[in-house]
Amino acid sequence: MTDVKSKRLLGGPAFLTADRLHSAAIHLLRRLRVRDRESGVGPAQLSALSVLVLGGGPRSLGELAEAEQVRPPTMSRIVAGLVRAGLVRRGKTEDGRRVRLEATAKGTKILQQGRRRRVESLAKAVSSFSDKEQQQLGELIGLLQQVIRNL
Amino acid sequence: MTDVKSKRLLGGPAFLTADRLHSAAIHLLRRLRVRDRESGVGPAQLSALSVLVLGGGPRSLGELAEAEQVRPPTMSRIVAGLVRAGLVRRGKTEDGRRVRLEATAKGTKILQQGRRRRVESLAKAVSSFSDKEQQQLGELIGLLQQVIRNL
DNA sequence: CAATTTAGTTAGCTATGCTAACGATTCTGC
DNA sequence: GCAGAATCGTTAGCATAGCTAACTAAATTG
Repeated sequence: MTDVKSKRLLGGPAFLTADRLHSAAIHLLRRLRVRDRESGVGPAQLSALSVLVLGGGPRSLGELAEAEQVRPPTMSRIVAGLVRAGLVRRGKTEDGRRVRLEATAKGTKILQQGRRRRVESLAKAVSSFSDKEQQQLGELIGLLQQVIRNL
Repeated sequence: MTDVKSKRLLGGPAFLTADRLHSAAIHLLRRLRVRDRESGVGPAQLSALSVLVLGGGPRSLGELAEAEQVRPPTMSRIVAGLVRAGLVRRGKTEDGRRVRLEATAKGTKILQQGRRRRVESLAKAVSSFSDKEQQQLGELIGLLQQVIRNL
């Protein structure tokens, strides 16, 4: 029943839209990535830190690994780097196996500065749009977020 | 400490829009990235290969490095991996310093398969939308492409 | 209380980013 | 035409970031 539909996906409008979206996302981030180097913190560390700072409080290592779609050993090393740099603090939990990871004041500051730098370039590009276009863009980002939830 | 007046960008609507967009792009690609592992080719190699296959023909190493926003030594090694895997061929040019990099038939095939896999997941998510929403999404991508050109 | 399950770490491999330093080739000034 | 400068790419060496396999420590279960 869905055979026809799934075959038609390949060259159909949804596929073309997806391809354009995919390409746009790649090019967008490739441009912004450059500004991250100014922070002196690697991309994976910065991304993990952002979960701790913006994602609503402390997490365990496993939760962090899942949020970042990375295996536990990888996250273990990323966190080790963050702790060494004084950006994250380890704490104990009731469950002796788990660790409680929390951003330090320094970590929070560094992340927000980096995030500001990144988004600044993008905001400049966006602010050259008319108010109407900006509003439209805002509404359509909601749509994008919906797409992502469906992934 | 902060002169808010000089840059109204900071807390303004354009900044918030940019932040949401930034976040959405990150999450979108993080999900799609998973499917790239099936190709057995690393992300940087895959991305460089895509320039050769989709970007309109052969390039020099320096051009490829610039397209990928990477330093020449990095691209040199990425290309070495692609050549070793039989996905890219080196050729000579009139200028004896430059190399001519071209995707092989195998490289073209692998890239297109990978791209299809990537975009397929996204297309499925998109195709669950109504026609109207899909049209809106198309408009968003147009705006997005404009933003990227302004970066 | 022994066996299993779960959380995190360690070890070791590959890939990807950088800078510095080096050849090889081409271009330039005289 | 040839010496010096500029350009292109590579090599070497370092750090980060991804993986699997194998390990330790703690909690849960039977």
